[in-house]
Amino acid sequence: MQSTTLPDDSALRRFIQQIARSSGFLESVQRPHEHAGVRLSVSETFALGELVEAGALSQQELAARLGLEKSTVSRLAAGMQERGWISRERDVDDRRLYRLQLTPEGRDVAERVGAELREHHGRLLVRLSAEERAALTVGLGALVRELERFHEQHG
Amino acid sequence: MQSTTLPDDSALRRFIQQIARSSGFLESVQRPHEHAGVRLSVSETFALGELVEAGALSQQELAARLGLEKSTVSRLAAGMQERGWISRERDVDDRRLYRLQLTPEGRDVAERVGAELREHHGRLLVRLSAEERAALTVGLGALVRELERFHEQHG
DNA sequence: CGAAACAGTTGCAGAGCACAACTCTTCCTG
DNA sequence: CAGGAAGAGTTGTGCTCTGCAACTGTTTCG
Repeated sequence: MQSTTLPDDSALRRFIQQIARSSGFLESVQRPHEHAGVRLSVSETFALGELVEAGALSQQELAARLGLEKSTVSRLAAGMQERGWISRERDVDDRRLYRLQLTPEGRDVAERVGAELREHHGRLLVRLSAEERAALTVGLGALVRELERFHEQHG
Repeated sequence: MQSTTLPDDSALRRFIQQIARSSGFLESVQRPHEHAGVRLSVSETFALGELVEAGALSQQELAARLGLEKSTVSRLAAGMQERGWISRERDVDDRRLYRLQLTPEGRDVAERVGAELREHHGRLLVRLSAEERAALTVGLGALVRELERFHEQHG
């Protein structure tokens, strides 16, 4: 029973629960959601973020980043191409894989959706005291660092 | 453009993305997940938590807490009763509504699932420094406080 | 040159959800 | 106090997102 030596996670648990509850996470995963005047699914939202960050990705790489199966990503990418958000060109050096890239329109959508999320989060953060915000930055930063390390090792 | 006056949310955004990605959130929302030897959906996990916290709830109240439609919760509750996790008795004073309550077995499942989550979170938290953990507690605590206030007002 | 490995596609089936129309109970109003 | 509105819950239906398995086409390696 090593659990007795582990730190208290009540704040983290409550936060995850609140996040999932608020902004209708359980609902919005299933139903496409409206963001910045654009209808998109949660996976599409994350995919836009990954492509902004990475520039160009294969479908396998995108699948790994999203934690989804390659067939799911295949359909996801097809849909995003259909809407004109990404270009899908075969890699010149290895024609098995695609190079997924945001089109100018996709970049625009990603930017607007990102702005709306920033706005949404900002409205929440602004209600915290300066000390609380500073603590949040430190604490969440550390948590993200460890999550990324964990993800690196196990995925 | 009030967004320029809003605080930076990059840590929060990255965290939400990591949380959703890691532990296969996008996947696990659709596919039932194994926790503590029990197969349950994300909604069932949250429902157990709500019932532990609240004691007894009507389906409408549970629906509000989970952010789900009443018909969805109707089926959700039916399934949990089927598995012997909750009792569903009509309220004596108002026979329109149910009183959903955990059975001893449901309480046991909730406890085991909760313990596994604590364990899981603890393994992550233990990698942070004491200062980072303290900061996380302060920051997340404040965020949960505001999320609950927000939820109170708008839902 | 043939087999194994890899990226992506498609057929399929299942889970989870919302919406709308329904029943039953309670409350309110004239 | 009767009738209709309001509220809780149920059921039928359809959609979206997803994984799995079997497939094609490309590359790599023995």
